[in-house]
Amino acid sequence: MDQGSNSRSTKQRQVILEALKSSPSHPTADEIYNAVRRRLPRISLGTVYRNLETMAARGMIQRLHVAGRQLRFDNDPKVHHHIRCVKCGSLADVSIKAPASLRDMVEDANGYEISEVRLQLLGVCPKCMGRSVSPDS
Amino acid sequence: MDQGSNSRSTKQRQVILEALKSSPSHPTADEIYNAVRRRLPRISLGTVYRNLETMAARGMIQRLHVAGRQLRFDNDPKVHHHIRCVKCGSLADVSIKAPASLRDMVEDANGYEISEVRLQLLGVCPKCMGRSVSPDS
DNA sequence: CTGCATGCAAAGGGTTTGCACCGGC
DNA sequence: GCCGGTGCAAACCCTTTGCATGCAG
Repeated sequence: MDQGSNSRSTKQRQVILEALKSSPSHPTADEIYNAVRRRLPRISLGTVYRNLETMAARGMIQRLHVAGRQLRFDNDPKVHHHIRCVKCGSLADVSIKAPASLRDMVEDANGYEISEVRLQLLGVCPKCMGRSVSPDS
Repeated sequence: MDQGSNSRSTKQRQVILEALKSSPSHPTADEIYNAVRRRLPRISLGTVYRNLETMAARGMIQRLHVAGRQLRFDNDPKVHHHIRCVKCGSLADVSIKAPASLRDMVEDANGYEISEVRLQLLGVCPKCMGRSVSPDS
């Protein structure tokens, strides 16, 4: 979250960050690219990836490796949890936090020095209550 | 977990399954491919992928989408948790189970119908205690 | 024999990268 | 003017797929 140091503030970077911040969900690079293109028609997908990578490295945003092939980006750099709808694939934030006891249990049982506990939930979102599909895990 | 029905038992499938079962970790398709090639030098990577996919669809094994580009495969088809070493990237099983209360908390807070709670832990494994690296999340 | 499985190679999809030009500072 | 950023296109990596042949049942 230091923004400046030795980086420049380009129009592209600003628009990319705005697109990410105004996205309701956790968009893929491609979705961001398409949103940004509405304002900067000549931007390249490579630039989108490079800026997202740069901002993630600076701790301004984070890259999420959830199920599926594509990376997703989150404008909130803090560790928090997500739930994915098995029907529509949408990803949402989960506000609760994992009990601290989990960390201790795992440290004791596995001998690891735990740095992060992430919950990855799967379920059916309110919108999709109805059918019975199951994409991938 | 039904093995038979309308599938054939080929040498390739047997060896692939054995390679997965005897793997200490949760190997990638490529690692399985290389292990299997020691016994079946003419096997193709496509065959490895097809068989892993088939076995996953039958619930004999599972495909894991953990951080990183590559799929990983788990000889245990039951849902369980994993911890990844941020230094060496290895993936290990975690034996504890998530408190049932988590599910309820999330169902109440988000309106989803939760089907699965997966813990995704990050830390430093016993072997790697020492340096300070951090691959990706 | 039948038709699923295999080997090979090409296609696919997402992401990264090399390079010449551009434009913040 | 310097040096990081950009656009473009090609390269990359992993995974999937089309097709002719092989082999289990």
